[in-house]
Amino acid sequence: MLKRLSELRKKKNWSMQETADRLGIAKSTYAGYESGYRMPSIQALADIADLYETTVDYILDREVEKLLKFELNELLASEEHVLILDHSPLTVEELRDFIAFTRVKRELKKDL
Amino acid sequence: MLKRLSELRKKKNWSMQETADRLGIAKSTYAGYESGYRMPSIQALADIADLYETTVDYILDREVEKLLKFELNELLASEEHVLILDHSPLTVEELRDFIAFTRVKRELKKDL
DNA sequence: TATGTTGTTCTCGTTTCGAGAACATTTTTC
DNA sequence: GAAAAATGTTCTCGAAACGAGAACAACATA
Repeated sequence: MLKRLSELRKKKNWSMQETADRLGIAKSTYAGYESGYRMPSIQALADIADLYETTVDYILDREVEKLLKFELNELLASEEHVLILDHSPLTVEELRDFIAFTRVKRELKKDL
Repeated sequence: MLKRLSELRKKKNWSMQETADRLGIAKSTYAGYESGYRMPSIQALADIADLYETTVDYILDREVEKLLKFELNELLASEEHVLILDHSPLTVEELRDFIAFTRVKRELKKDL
């Protein structure tokens, strides 16, 4: 049951018809999603997330916070630029330096 | 086509059979997802995300920059321990030091 | 060699999706 | 205030797709 849809649509001030038109589906189809009468296909679900400028996980009302924990080592390995500082992505080098930097600091703290 | 599934499963070192068992579905069903022969139901998709400890958006290979990119400044403000190093969450202090550290380094690099 | 595991693809029965139609309400227009 | 249009809801029906099982080749294991 996709209870987020109604609030997302109202935030845009759209009728079901208008939403359906933008998605290229019948209004009864879209109404079915909001009422819980039907579930969209995965493609339709992705289209809806795009239209509402949100994530699929949000529409599905899934908890993602606990999933958003990043082990810096893994981050380094993945080579994806997930961390940003002052609007500029962190380079692998910067991240590597930071890891070394912090490890040393932690070691030093141990001896206090 | 859910190309992320294969890599997620291999990261766990599971066979398709094992994954299917954990999901409570037939292995042919799961194999269908990986091969692109079938798409899972939305419920099955959510179950898979839970099993792999990831997000639905990641499995769908959707751009979720807003979600998966972190500006370190904002991270500092939120005071949530999102970053982890060597199984130990990064303290606010460590993060603050790193930001200063990296800014200085970037400044120095500018003058080369 | 024989046995078990792994991954792939087909068929079949069932589920369920998506559209259209019909309807009651509400809103707009004249 | 009446007519017309828009809105949201729910039903039916045909088509599409799902999920399981079976059968298979490729590979590993005992």
